[in-house]
Amino acid sequence: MATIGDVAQYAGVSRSTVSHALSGKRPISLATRERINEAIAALNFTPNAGAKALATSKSSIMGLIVPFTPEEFAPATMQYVLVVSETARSLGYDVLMVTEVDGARGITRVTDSNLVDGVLLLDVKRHDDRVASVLEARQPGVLVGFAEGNDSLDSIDLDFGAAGKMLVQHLFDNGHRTIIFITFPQELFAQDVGFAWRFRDAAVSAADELQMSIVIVYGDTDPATRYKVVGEALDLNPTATALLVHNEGALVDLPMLLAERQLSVPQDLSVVSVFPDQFGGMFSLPYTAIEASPRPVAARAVHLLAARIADSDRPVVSELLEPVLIDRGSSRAI
Amino acid sequence: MATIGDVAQYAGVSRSTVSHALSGKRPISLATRERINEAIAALNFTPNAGAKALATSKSSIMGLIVPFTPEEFAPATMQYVLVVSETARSLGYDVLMVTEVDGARGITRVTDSNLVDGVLLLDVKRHDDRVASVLEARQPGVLVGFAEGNDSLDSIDLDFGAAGKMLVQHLFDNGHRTIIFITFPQELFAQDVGFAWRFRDAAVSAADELQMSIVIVYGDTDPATRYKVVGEALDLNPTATALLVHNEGALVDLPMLLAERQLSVPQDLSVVSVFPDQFGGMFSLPYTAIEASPRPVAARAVHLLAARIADSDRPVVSELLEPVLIDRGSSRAI
DNA sequence: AGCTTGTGTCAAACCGGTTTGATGATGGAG
DNA sequence: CTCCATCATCAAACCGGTTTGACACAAGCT
Repeated sequence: MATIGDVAQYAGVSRSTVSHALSGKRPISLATRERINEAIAALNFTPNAGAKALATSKSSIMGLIVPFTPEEFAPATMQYVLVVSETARSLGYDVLMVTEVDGARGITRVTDSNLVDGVLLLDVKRHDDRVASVLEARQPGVLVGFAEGNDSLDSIDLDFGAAGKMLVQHLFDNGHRTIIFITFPQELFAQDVGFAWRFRDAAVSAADELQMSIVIVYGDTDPATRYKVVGEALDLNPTATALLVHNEGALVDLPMLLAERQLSVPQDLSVVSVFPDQFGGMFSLPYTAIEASPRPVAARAVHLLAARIADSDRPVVSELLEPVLIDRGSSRAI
Repeated sequence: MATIGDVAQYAGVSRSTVSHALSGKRPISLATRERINEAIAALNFTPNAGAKALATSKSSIMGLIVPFTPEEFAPATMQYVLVVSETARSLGYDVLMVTEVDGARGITRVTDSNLVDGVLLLDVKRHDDRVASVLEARQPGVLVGFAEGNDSLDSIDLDFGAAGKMLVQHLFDNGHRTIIFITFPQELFAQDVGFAWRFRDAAVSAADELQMSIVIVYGDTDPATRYKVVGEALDLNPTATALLVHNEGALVDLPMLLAERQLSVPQDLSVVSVFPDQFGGMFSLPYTAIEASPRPVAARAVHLLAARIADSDRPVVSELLEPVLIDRGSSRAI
């Protein structure tokens, strides 16, 4: 492989001149620049990543810390990963997947060795030991999700609190007063998964404020049990006029569950939920929902990290992305 | 951050001695080794990845080339990614995601710069321009899937041909003579997606050999259309006694489609398919199926790549993983 | 005793970039 | 007509590891 020295020799200049031509950090005459470009093309020169990283202490790699949560819904995670990668590339970064079970150790590993310029933490929990690892590292980190007590790391997420409130309000506005709220398994709450808490608490308190009756149903990690649990909730609460679903698995079960009970949406029952349009498309889920696309969150997170890498002194931000309701007509006024 | 020089100084030895102690490439006295270890612990030393990569021309990073196929089913891809990452770690490698739309260029980018020690290509198509990129690169590559005419790169995949044949045979053995075969959209075939071709061709020719009647139904990328197409196939072929489904999306639709027609499995209709157990669990799909878990394929691919990186002269392998049928009782003898 | 072999260590070169200080040439301001 | 700033370039040092050749010393063999 051609090195910068080969290019310099071919072009008849010194190595530093080539470097300056490449980086633009010092003026280079047009003639020289052209000779250098010819040499680069002729020798098919590409800078060695390791050498560059060593010299600059920058690898142009972001570490993506994917949490090890078997319950996690794979399609959504994959979307995050893809958008992160795509956005990172557009900013000149590559993405290294860090998937070890012990996320905190994974962070230490890639930061101590200077493998990455910064880390992006997916699915941050309310108490998350990965945050401490980031704070100890020399490189910056950005959180997707919010850790309690953190005020020194940039954070971002969809505003699940506002989402919960908005959906409840939407049902209220349509005249619903008794609703069933299907959320994630208790395990997820026990694991401090932030978006589950934020959505649930906001939905419940909104319902309380509006004096609506709300039945909370926790899904189950086992799909068969989940199916049964949700079905029972439907049977036990015949007076409920609407369903608020925050659980992708239950959502996929829903058409079947409703068909079994000869319930049609929205004539017999209104349904509102939270899921990405793309996901709804994949499974034919024609429900009014908060658009929970990973795209804006992931893209913004990458931009925040890039900005933080470029300037460690910029003010810390904590952003809640405003939820957007897509009305697909599955909630009927009564 | 501490460098190897700091460690050497702290331990009162030369840098090369520390390096040798770390790599074990030269004998070091016990006393010295202990002093070095103390120094490493005291200074919290971690070798600089860039420096190591520069010195050794090895980054300990594998590039994972994820194809840009919007039709692709996200859960399966995520499983691949996770298993690849996990397996790579167990062999001392990290994984860099390469997701650019132009996969071939992505490969050139990460190999020319010596950013990766090798690449893993997911979902290789029968004619795949990424293969040429790998052949031009200095680093080795392993294909998941088979490219036509390739005999110099290690390849591996589940044996979809055998899978198709096995399922048809299974139905035949249970007495079925008229079956409906639901496969992927025509687009996927047009795009040369290997596993779709291999499964279809094997299934069809097995059916022909066994003198079974087989109706081929191509799914659609639009889920609503797919739903309709599959439903029509059911209505138009009332004499079919079994369904062979090779299409995850259609599979998820199936419970609903059958419920609408009051068909129960396996009393009224037998169903066999191909999907990972884990996926079936996620959506309650109690169908007899070829286990299509990404795990063995992905893990083996990573091992092959590691072996190839270690020894570029080892014989090229082309492995078809034997399919395993999991009988969940959804195919009834008639 | 002399020679070989093996053990343990060090100094120096090298990997391929970037960065800095120095230097000569050119041109505009005073 | 100086003087100084800017332009363009080069040599050398540096980033933090690994690798190689050399050397000192001890043990084993004849």
